[in-house]
Amino acid sequence: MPELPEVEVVRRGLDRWTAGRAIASAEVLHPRSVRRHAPGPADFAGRLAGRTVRGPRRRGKYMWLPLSAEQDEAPGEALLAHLGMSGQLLVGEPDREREKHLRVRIGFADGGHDLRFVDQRTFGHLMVTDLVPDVVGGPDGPGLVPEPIVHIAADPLEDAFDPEAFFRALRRRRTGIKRALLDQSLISGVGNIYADEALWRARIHWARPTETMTRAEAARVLEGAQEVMEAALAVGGTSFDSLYVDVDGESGYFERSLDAYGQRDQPCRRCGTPIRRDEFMNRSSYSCPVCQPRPRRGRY
DNA sequence: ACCGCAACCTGTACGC
DNA sequence: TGCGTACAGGTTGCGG
Repeated sequence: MPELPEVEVVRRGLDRWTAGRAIASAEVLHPRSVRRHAPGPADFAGRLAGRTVRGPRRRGKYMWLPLSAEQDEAPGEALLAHLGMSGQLLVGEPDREREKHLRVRIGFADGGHDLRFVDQRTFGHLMVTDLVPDVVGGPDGPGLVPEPIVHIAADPLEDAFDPEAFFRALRRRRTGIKRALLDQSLISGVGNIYADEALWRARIHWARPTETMTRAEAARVLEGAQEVMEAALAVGGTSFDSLYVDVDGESGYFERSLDAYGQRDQPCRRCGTPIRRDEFMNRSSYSCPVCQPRPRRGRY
């Protein structure tokens, strides 16, 4: 379940079930799921055994579990996770049946609920990596982030997010607004669903050139993204099917509240015009032809 | 340096 | 029933 609200739902579940517990062992059942862990699956498992899991953190669509220090090493390491298109982190009784797409299993020393990474399409991944000072910083100073995600921008729901910096970066770009929203080095956490929803709320077409965006329009898009992601988070995220579930396997309810994404031919909730689906980067883009008029010179 | 596209996977839905 | 095609919530790496 892969955009910011869905990842945050999972992060909260991990906080409840795994924080403070000691890992007994990790088992990698599919090497592709740890392909970004350069030293390989055996090293991945070896680094986890015996470590205690601290409170989980998140930036955009990435989340990580800081690990207790091995010796005096500072600032330490973390288990980093990205769910990709179909990844799930599930918590449950250790002796329950193995899921068909179980990729990594992590057992705890207390013998209680285990943590499983299940991923049908294997676009997601796990890795153990160093924590480094955050380049973004925030009100509490620079925090620590996993080294592989230092290039990921702050997400619009975190304190470190700087709307003015986002606007300046937007104006420097030469692309369409939706491409920019999906670029995780500009703004993180937004994917295909919430990009369409944010643009519908802001009444801006997806092909609008970034260099012509006004400060007020950029603010509308940002507010749209913040509001729609907060609303989705409040009801457990968006789940079209059982692939997108929280750590207990439960689906979210935001699908019912989508105004644009997946609403082809449905009447726009503002003006009644049927929602249009366009091809976009080998994917889809949904918009209202009246509320979100196409710009004269759009940028794909 | 930036932009756009192909590639990486498995599964489901649908038309014929 | 079977086969082919289209599509699915993401990111990286490469060519231009």
